[in-house]
Amino acid sequence: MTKICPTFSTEAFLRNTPLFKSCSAAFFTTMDQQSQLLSLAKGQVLFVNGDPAERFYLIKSGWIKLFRETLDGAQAVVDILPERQIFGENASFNNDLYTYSAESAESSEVLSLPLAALKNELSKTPEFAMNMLRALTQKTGTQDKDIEHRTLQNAPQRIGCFLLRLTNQSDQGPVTLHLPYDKTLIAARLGIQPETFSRALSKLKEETGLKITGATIEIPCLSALSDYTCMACSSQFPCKDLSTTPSQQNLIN
Amino acid sequence: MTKICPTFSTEAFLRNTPLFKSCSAAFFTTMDQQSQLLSLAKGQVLFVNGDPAERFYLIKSGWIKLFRETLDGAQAVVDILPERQIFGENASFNNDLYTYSAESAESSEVLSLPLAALKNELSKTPEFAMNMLRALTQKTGTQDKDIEHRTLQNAPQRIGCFLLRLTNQSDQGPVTLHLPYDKTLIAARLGIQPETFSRALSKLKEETGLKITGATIEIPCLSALSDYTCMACSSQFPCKDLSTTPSQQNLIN
DNA sequence: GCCTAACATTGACTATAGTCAATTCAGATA
DNA sequence: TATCTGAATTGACTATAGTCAATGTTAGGC
Repeated sequence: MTKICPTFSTEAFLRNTPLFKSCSAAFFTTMDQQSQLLSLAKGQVLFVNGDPAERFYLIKSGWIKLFRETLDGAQAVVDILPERQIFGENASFNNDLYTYSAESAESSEVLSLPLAALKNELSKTPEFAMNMLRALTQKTGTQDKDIEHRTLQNAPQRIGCFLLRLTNQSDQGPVTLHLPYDKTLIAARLGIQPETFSRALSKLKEETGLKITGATIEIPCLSALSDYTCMACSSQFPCKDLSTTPSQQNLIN
Repeated sequence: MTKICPTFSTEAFLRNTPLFKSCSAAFFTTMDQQSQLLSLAKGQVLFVNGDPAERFYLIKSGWIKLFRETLDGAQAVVDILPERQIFGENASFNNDLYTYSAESAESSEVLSLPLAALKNELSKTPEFAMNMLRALTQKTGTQDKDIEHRTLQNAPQRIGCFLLRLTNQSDQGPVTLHLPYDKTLIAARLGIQPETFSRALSKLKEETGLKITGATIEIPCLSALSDYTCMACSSQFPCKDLSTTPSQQNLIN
C-alpha cells in the first residue's frame, strides 16, 4: 500500500464508512493492499469523462467537483462531493469508462481503489449490494430534486435552498453558517453564473433579512428564508431527504 | 392474479424483461400471483410523492409521467417512461415512501407488483441486484445528462437533442419520425413552457432545415441537426449512451 | 506586512425564456 | 359530417438570467 501519510489506515477508514459496513474481511484486505492515498491540489484533474477506468475513489478530505464539458470548454457541474463519498465507481457498469470528469475543488485527499475488487464484492456480498442500491437510490433522489429546482426555483430560491440545507435541519432560531467552498463553485453547482449568483444573493438578503460577511452568513429568521425558498419546492423545510444530524452530514445531498 | 385481460401472462412478461432475467423461479411465481394489471386513462394518477408504498409498477403499454409538484400546483416532470420500464421501486430504499408522483400520460397499461417481494429477491439473488445496480447507474447517467443539457443547451438545442435520440443512432441519411407523445409533454420533459417549445421548434426548423407536419418531423440532414444541437453537449452524435438498435429502445433514455 | 492572483461585486446591456391572451388547428365523439 | 375540447400556435409584453467589462476585495505566498 502506498501511503503518503504513514499513520493513515485505509482499512480503518473504509470500515468506518457506512457504505462498506457489510463488506467481507477479504474486501478490506484487498482494498488496503491496493489502495493509494493521493494528495490533490486545487484544480487538479483526476480523470475525464470517457477515460478508461480501473479505479474508483473515496474522499478522505476536501471537495471533489464532478462535471462534464463541451468541446468549447463550457462546463456543467454535476455534483460536488464531501468527504467519505465515493466517485468513479459507476464506471464498472458503463463498460469501464468514466461518465464524468473529476477534479479537486479545494486541496483534497482521496483514496484510489481498484474497481474490479469493488465489483467483485458487490456480486459476492448481497448486503453490500443492498447498501450500494440504497446509496444509488439516494443519488437519483437528489438528482430528481436538482432537476425540480432548476425547473421551478429562480436563482435566489436555489441559493436559499442551498443555505437551508447547510443548517442543522432541526434548528429553530437564528443560525450562522460558513459557506463550504467558493461562491463561484456554489454558483456552478446551482447552474448559475457567478455574477447572477452575486446579485441573487443580494436579492435573497433583501427578501429574507440575511446578514452576509464574506463567506459567513447569518440567518436571523429561518422561517422567513424557508417561506421564500420552499414556496417553489415540492418539499417543505425541514427537507425530508435530510437527517436532522449535523450539517456536514447533509452536504452529502 | 387479477387479470383484466385473461390472455396476458404476468410471468411471461416479467421473464421477457431484461432487468428480471436472473430472477428466481419463486420470484416469478410470487409476482405472478400477486400482480394486478391496471388500465389507466390519460391523466390518471397512480400515486403521489410521499405516499406510503407497498407496490411498484412495470409498464406494459403507454407512457407514464413521473413528476413532483409544489403546493401551488407548479410541476416538474422528472421522467417519462416507456413500456417495460419500472417505477416506484425506489420507495423500498426510502422508508417505503414514493419519491415522486406518477400519472398516465396516455392511456396505458401497467402491472402493479409487490414491493416487499422485489426487495426480498434483491437481497437473495446477487445477479439480480447487479442488474438493478446497472439499471440505476444508467438512470443516474441519464439524469447527469439532463442536468448538463438544462445547464448548457438552449431550448432549440434541447429539442434537437430529443429528436436525435428518437432516431436510430446508426442512421445516416434523411429520417422521418413521429413524436411519441404530445408536444406539451415533450416541453415539460425538457423543462420548457409550451409556447417557448413552439417557438423553439420553429427556430430549430430555420436553423437545421427540418420539415414539420403536426407530430411528424422530417430531418433532411442529420448532421446539420447534430452540428447545431451537439455543439452544446459533452457528447457528440451518435450519443454514446444509446445503443444503435431501434429507436423505441432509446426512449429508455 | 506586502503583493499578487484569484475571487467577488457592480454596471450597462443583451439574450433567452416566461406569461397572458387570443386564435387556430386537429382529433375524438356523437 | 358537425361539433367540441384540448393542443398548438402566435403576438405583445415582462421577467430573469447571461455577457462583457471594469473595479473592489481578500486570502495565501513570500
